[in-house]
Amino acid sequence: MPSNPDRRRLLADAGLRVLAEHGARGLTHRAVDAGAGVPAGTASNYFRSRDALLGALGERIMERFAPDEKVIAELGAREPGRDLFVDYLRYIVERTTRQPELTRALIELRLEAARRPGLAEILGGTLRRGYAGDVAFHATTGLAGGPFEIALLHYALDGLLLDMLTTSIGADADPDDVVAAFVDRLVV
Amino acid sequence: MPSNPDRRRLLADAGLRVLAEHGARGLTHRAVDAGAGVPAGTASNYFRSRDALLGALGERIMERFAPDEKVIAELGAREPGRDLFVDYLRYIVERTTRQPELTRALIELRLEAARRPGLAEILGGTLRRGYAGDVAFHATTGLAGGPFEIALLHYALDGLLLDMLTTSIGADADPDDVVAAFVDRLVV
DNA sequence: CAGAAACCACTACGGCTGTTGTAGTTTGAA
DNA sequence: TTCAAACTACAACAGCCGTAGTGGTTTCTG
Repeated sequence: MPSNPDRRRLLADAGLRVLAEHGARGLTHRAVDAGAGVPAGTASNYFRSRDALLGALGERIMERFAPDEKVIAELGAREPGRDLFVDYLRYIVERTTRQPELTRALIELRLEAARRPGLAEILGGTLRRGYAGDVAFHATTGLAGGPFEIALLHYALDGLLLDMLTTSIGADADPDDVVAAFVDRLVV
Repeated sequence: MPSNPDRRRLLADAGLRVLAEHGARGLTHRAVDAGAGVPAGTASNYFRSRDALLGALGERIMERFAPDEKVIAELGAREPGRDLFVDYLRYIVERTTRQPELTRALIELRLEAARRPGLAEILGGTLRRGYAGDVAFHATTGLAGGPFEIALLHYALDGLLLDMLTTSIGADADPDDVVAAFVDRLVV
């Protein structure tokens, strides 16, 4: 089991792409090889089992979702308040919908984790950390609301993303409007 | 391709169970046979291809999600207002979380539909109809809000369900409280 | 520079999958 | 009752899957 980090990352990213594009069913070692443009057998060398492959994707996807430090610094420098919070959430939605395949892969992984304790541990840890981080960030804005309100927002945003990225219920509301409504009504 | 409706339903229900329990990857003709307790090859006789099988699941799942006529009549007889609406939503959440495997299967199908136009048509139709129905029901309650607010609720509830049924973000809020908060803040 | 360790490309295998075909059996109409 | 149509059980095929193993090559270390 080689540990070359560059190749590992390359393979994991290809795996996420495959997972989003062809679903859990299409995620095979050989498909990852093809997607990464490496010789057949390479993914199998790095991730000796399917569990290992999924675990690696679960770890990698959170690195990929990590927000741009520069943007966070920029937002952190602004005046706390409602507008900042809306922009923060819009940044989340924008970042996730700009890479729809990544978000779709995350949903696939969350479903898969419901059946794989090992994956659940990896994914659950980072998801919880993300939620805790949002609670902390929100606290700095001085806005009303606490952990409960952030949870509401999380649920609401995830539902919106699910609708945007999969078969929609067909309400043609502007995502930006939806986000603004969530913030204004759920938190502020 | 036989058309025996009873057997068809039996097989589709088994398929939904398999889909929820083992994911898209585990959904095979033979697994459906085993789950339904019928001889190997039966599912293959009824659904000649994997596409046909998924399409049948997409149609069947909406029948399964159809609300109990009696409950709807009961709710319809009550005084319109906020409490009625909360109870209506709680009924939705209760009905979907009481059969978690069915809801999980729906999420799997929605993901799958993102890649299969045929399935998307089947699933999209019924999802849109469900949304339209909710808009119509809401109109009868005389509460504030319109289609936009119902869309917000739909997104929010789907997100809550996703969290409850897959790897959670770990905010330990009571689902009943969350539902009540969604209604009170998003609509009323 | 020499040797060992890590990495890489490739192969092999048993098992499962989608799909099709084909006999036997039941059902229902004439 | 008769006979065709529908249904059922079963088998077979090629192809892909996870996994493990094996030499050759590169890279690091002393």
